[in-house]
Amino acid sequence: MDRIRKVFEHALAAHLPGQDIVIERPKNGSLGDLTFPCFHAAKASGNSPAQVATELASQLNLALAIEGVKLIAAGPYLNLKLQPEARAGEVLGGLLSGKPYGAHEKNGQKVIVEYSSPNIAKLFTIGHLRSTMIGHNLVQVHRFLGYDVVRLNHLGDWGTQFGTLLAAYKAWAETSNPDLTHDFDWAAEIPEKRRTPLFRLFQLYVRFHDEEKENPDMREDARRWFRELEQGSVEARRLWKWFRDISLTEFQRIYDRLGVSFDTLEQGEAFYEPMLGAVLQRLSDHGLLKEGEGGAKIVDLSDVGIETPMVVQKGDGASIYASRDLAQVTYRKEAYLFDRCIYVIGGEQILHMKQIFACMEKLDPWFKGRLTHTPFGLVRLPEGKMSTRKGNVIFLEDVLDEAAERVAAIIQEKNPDLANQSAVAEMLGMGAVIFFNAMNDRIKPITFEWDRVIALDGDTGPYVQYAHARICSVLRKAGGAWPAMATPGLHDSRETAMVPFPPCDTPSDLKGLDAPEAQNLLFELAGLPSAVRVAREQLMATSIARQLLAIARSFSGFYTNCPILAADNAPEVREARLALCVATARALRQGLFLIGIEAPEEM
RNA sequence: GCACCCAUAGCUCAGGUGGACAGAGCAGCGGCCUUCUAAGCCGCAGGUCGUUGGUUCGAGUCCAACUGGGUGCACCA
Repeated sequence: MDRIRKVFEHALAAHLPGQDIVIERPKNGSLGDLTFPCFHAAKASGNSPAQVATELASQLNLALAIEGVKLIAAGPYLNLKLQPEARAGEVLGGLLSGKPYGAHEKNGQKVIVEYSSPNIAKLFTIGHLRSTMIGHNLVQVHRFLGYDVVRLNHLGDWGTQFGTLLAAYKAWAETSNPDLTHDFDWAAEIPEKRRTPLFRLFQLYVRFHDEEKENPDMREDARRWFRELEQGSVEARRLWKWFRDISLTEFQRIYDRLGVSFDTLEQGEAFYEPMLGAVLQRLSDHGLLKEGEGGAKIVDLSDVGIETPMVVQKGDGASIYASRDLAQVTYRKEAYLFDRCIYVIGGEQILHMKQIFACMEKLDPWFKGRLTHTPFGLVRLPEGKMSTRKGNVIFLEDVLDEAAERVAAIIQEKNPDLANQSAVAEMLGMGAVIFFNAMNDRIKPITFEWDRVIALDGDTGPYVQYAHARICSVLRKAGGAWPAMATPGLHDSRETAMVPFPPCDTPSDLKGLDAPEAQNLLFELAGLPSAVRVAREQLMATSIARQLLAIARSFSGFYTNCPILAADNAPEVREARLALCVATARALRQGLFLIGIEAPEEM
């Protein structure tokens, strides 16, 4: 369809010199495949939009000269409409060729995506799902569209919070539970699967904050430990590394379930610690470093409209996250020479990111336009904000477990003979959770409710996965080479974002796809590439998720109204419909893959 | 107090650069398993797009004010 779009665009440009040609996709496939709204052209010519549309239709129909394509003036719109068989040929050709549908050639641009970035010694909550999956979606979409992508996880493995952990460990665990392998008194009611060293570390952290309220002096203890850490105390460093290892082991388990990975985990906050001196020196050299209240070092950004000064060093001389972020941006330019660096970080840090970006642009104009903060809305509970410290949180792993368990129960009920039940349950459970995240505008806050996040029918991941499984079932029954046509070969798809399918001939006779349900499905399939482009522009996968729903929904219509394997089907009808099934399965699998979801062949 | 974000059907949400009658799902009601998986399909019902102005040939979409909710505002990240 991109080919036709280009021809259409050139023809319009030739007739409307000097005008911006904006070709859109009609909301409804029955109107046409592409449309040119004539409002602007009408303004330029002084005629009414409807008149312009009519004139263009008569003039361009000859010029286009593509078989099966008609231009129809519909009021102020000039609609390009393919005849059913031409539409089928066009869409199937694109999906069956074996080239990734809608993918772009390498464009030589390098994009860094920073995402997930959990804090060490805390458990993943449902909130972490947002950054992790939005980032992963951006990684996949950018790769698909030809960018080189660097995947970074800015681990929160430094800072005062580490002082807190060290102080708490020293106070309550070092003598009684030095290796964090057995329960504390106050943890007796914790479920078995939770009794990990990381959870015990987390409990120490929570306890510290509880007791700190009674004893404000403890705060000083934590600060002192962080200073020790920064000054290279062997003891503090040893514990730091151990806490970090404990955390990464558990994070990895979650990343594996979500299908997310990174190019390195070595560039967390601590990584930049040795560079902090140079950063402060540079700020000072540029005359940006000022003395703030209580001996703190600050950068004043009021001249660029940011009234809150940025603290880059604390009054006690210890570092702070702002300086680590400045070091991080500086380092990334040197190490990667990126075209764009995207930060998937919650909306509550908008001010902080603005400060960092503004400061870096002052230091080096090279950064102008290259730094992007991609904020997202908080996950809240119906009763209010989640707080790790207060303990009213939803742990991500509980959500993932619950999702898989609910699916398993449904499999027991609906398809008890299914093979690989636990694997399929996992695939669908993750599909539900991940799709829910992708489906909604990232900027809007989410109120967490179990039944919505892990819903399994309606507009959900499993609905899309179900459409895919049904297609595979039909292809299996068709036999021959059909099932293989919808099955990707061996591939390390995580590194490419492309799902490789074998090339497949488009049947020569496509009359079997004349039915409106088949045509509607073709129209939705044609919409996938632009949905991927929109996803990149908007920096979220919402458009892809919605398009997959539209494809799955129209497939269901096709499936119920157009028998594929019926005995009385003419061979060419059967052939054409099977080809459409293959094309749909490929589009669904590729699209789901961009969102980070796997497509089951049976469920 | 100041700044930023959000407000669309009973509920949860879609509505790329303003444009064809505002679309889904859930919940509700009514149909459909002797044909390829009913995690599905079809139908009904449900909306003065928070309010009031403004820009425009045209506003859910842009601007202003207001209302309600969220977030942030120097030594946490």
